[in-house]
Amino acid sequence: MAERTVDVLVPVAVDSPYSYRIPADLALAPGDLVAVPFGSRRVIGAVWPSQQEVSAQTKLKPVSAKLDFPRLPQELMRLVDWVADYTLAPRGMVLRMALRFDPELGEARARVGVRLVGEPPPRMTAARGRVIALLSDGLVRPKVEAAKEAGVSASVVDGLIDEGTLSAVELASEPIAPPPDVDFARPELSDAQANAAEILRAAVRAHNFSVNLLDGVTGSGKTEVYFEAVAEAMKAGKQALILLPEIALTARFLDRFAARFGTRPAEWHSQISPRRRARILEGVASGEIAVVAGARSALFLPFRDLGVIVVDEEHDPAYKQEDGVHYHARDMAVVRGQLAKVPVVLASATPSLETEVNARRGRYRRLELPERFGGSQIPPLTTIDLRKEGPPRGRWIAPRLESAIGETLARGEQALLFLNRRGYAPLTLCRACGHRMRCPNCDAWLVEHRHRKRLACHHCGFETLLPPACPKCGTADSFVALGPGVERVEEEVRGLFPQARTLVLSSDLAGGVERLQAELESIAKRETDIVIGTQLVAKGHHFPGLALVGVVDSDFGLSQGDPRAAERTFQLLHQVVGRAGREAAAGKGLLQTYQPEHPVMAALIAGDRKAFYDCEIAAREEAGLPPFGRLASLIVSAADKPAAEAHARKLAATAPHEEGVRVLGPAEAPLGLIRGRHRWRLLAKSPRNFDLSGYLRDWLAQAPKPKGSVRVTIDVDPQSFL
DNA sequence: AGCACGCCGACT
DNA sequence: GTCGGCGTGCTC
Repeated sequence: MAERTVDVLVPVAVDSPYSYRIPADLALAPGDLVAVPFGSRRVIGAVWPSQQEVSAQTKLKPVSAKLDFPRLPQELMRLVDWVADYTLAPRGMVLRMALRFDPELGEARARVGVRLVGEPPPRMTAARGRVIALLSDGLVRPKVEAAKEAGVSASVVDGLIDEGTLSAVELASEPIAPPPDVDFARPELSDAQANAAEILRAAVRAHNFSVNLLDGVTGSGKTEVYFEAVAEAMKAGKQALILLPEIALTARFLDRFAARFGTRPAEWHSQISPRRRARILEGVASGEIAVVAGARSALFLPFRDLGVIVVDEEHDPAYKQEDGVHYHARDMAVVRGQLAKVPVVLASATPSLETEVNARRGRYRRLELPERFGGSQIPPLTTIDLRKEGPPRGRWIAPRLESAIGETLARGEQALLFLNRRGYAPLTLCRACGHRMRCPNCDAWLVEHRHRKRLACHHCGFETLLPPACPKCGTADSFVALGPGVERVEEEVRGLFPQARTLVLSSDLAGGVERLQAELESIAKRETDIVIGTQLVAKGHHFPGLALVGVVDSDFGLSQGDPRAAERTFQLLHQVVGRAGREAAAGKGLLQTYQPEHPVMAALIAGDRKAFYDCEIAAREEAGLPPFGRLASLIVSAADKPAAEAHARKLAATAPHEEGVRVLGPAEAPLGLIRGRHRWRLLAKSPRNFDLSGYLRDWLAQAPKPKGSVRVTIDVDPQSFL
């Protein structure tokens, strides 16, 4: 009699399941989680539906144990297969996104904390010294936090525990999400909201796949509407998933949810502690947790009985994962909706072009929320033509924007200046010889951060002190800062309005998420007069006293050869100016631009969203760009440039010929060097209804294998063209 | 992704 | 002479 075997997919970078022998006393079915020996270690894997009848292997290792964990739903396993096939990522790496937890730390084990108890070890190192210094106050800290704060890996801390210098103690566990109450605070909905909510409720009850675009400006009450879909799912005993683009900004969302349902939903993103992750995963799989709000990775949670998926701000670029598995969470949410046979709700004031086209074709149902809830309006916008009425040299605020700020302050209202550039100045050069300060690891200028007195690379994290003399010609004190960053605009604002209270908000704000929350609070409480911020300020904040939004350079991002530049700029600026006048009586927006006639500016000024989409859709169709054609990018990177280029050329030469498919390149990537790796790019372009993933798979299968440091990264449906 | 095996610099 | 740095290669 043949051995009983199962195929197990392990969460490592392999593409196919491996076969294992089933011990006599074990019963296994697809979806069961098992521990299996894998090389020299033991890993958690999932029993996968069998691909082949008989394994060719003769000596199979046995499954070690079956885990006490609810079986993965078939729908999730099909999603993993689907995403792996589509993105060309190793299947195991996709599974990894669903199983990123440590089941060994089950119910029984608590989090581990460390405390200083003994003498320093005989073998001292700098890393050990930092840990000891940190813990010298005698307080208990969670192990991971101690390691992070001291800037060392956890193994250094483990080493000190082994030496007896530190002792490990158990920490109390955090509480898990209590069930939301669908009747906690029933909202009062406008007619338009009520109509949309009823359509969504019916879609949830139908238990069928559909995609619904909830289309309405900021403040039109989209959240209240999709909450009704979530409530309907819960009433039917089903679960809901709400995807949010940015984890740093979820706090306000969780509170809104709590105001409607009496409690916060379970929160899921990469910064949730391992212990809590394990518990949420278990709660989601058992059905105990009804609602999860989370970042894109929440899409791979093993919901027992999903009833609806919501993708809030569906146009947000943060939904695209750009490292590891390159997937777009919005698109994969639609796939999961299809596999799970549940409705998907996409919410946005400025839908992605893909979604807009699908809505126009009738593939997605559009639910429009026309008015601003509470009657307030998108503020009136005007442009400031920088060619005609720009600021004096070396300054960034035009006279007309300056006087508008003055008037706003005189009325006791707040102003927001938006500039999507962190730091003080994007370029530093030597006055004497013209030398530009560049990153040693990347094709990028070093950005001056005057607050931190550093030059920093925004691509690899390289930082250095501003040198006292030019490294090229040796002239002392010869540097000039070129171009504006938020810090520099703040300096200008302080000069113009010395009495005003200013605040800079950008993602590199010292103090992290908590500090950010505190600063946002202080703005809402009117403790700040003028906010200068990067795109961080565009997202999901409510500033009641904000009456003026000034965009310092509206053209930012329009000049590069990025096919999505116009769409991005439109969405971002729309979102930014939407911050003004939500409650203040007379909000307004001023856009400083060199291209006031550009379709993006024209549509914003005219308040004519449709005109922008018409124009952009026509341009994409003409060029055969998404969603009217398909793209995939292949990035070939290597430690040395000739190796990257040579392999890229070999790839191009072996591209299969296929009707309608064009392979462009290779060309050096726009950012030819990142983190010390040289990058060459190929672009595959195909018609809309073409299996581009299959084409790429065939291509790579017969192309020469990369050798040495050469890596090939595939990105199907790339969003970024750098 | 891990982790092992494997080949070249600063310490007992 | 060893400990240990991280470069390739395999994992049923």
